Amino acid sequence: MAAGAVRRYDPGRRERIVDAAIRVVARKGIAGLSHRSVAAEADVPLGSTTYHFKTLDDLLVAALRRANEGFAAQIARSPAVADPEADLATALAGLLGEVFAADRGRAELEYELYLAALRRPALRPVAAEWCEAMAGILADRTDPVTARALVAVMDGICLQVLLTDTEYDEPYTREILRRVLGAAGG
Amino acid sequence: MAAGAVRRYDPGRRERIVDAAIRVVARKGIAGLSHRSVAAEADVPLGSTTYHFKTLDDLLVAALRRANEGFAAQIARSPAVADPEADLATALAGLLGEVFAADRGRAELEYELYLAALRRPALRPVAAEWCEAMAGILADRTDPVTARALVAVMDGICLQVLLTDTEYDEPYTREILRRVLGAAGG
DNA sequence: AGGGCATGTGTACGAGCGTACACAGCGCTG
DNA sequence: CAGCGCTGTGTACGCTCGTACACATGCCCT
Repeated sequence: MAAGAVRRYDPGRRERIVDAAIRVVARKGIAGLSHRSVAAEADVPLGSTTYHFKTLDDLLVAALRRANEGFAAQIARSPAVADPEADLATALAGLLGEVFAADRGRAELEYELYLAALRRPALRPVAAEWCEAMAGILADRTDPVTARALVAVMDGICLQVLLTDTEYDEPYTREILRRVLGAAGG
Repeated sequence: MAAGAVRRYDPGRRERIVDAAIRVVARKGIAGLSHRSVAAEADVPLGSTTYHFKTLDDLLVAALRRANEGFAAQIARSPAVADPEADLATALAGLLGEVFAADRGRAELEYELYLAALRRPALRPVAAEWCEAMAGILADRTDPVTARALVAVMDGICLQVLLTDTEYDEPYTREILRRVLGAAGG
């Protein structure tokens, strides 16, 4: 073999494989994810993906974690959620509006990874971490029970938008979030 | 071939294939669904499944419809939901409690089919029908906006139970449903 | 009564998959 | 500075998959 083409000591290799996995899932869905498709997308040999991730579940765990980080960063960038003066229902409904307006495909991707936990026990701890992290942020503005409920409501609304191919309705979302918050005195 | 083993003019064939598909999804998930696995489960030849359902999406559409009918029957069997005297939040929270207590696997199955609409456009109309049907039933007790919100909340709560492997919390669910209903004057 | 056509059957093909494994490069440790 | 071991590579095997297709069967319409 031509030794020149050999790329050795690639420190970011593992991360690049995760990035490639996310792109593959975004384009073809989890059903289209395989060691081979990821290898092609990341431009690494097949053996490299199987070396770093023994099973596809391992790869999905890494991908879900990475996707969660991306969304968490978007929340952190939203001052309205953290600002105690701002109306929480408005802030959250607006945040979801941004998500859908900016890149519906990304929302689809992140929910696909998240929902995959339904059938893949390996992903459930990661999904649970995400819920708790989200609820933790919101609990600062209300209380733990209400925070958990807000997460559930946002999940449910997003899901219906994505599953039934309808438009995201921000005023409606704001109204429902307000109801859940309202009785809590938030 | 021995003509005796040939089974011809099997009127329930199509329905039996759908039943078999549901059992396969329940046992192995959608990822384990194939023309071959369904054929084996239904005890029909491979060609029979490809004849009745050209694509797996066709089969999934039929399976989702059937699963929806099953759940709809369970709702119809619940007098508390229809009874205008009963408290709706209590009735719905109790209904979900029954579902999880009776057969968590069935809930998993039905959500897996439902959520598959995220990546399979062919399923989206069926998922949308289901949402509308559910919202339609609940709208009789409240109003269309609240009904849609109740469906979203129940979806979100069920999802978190299934995705994070936690116990279903009926009093919590009742409380949240009450908040969503409360502000609507339901 | 007979032919058309929907239904049912069996087999074969090519593609893609996870997995395994033997070998190559190279830093790190002793 | 020698060799162990982690990282990376290439190839091959056996399996399952969707699809296609040629042929069998018997109801239904004329």
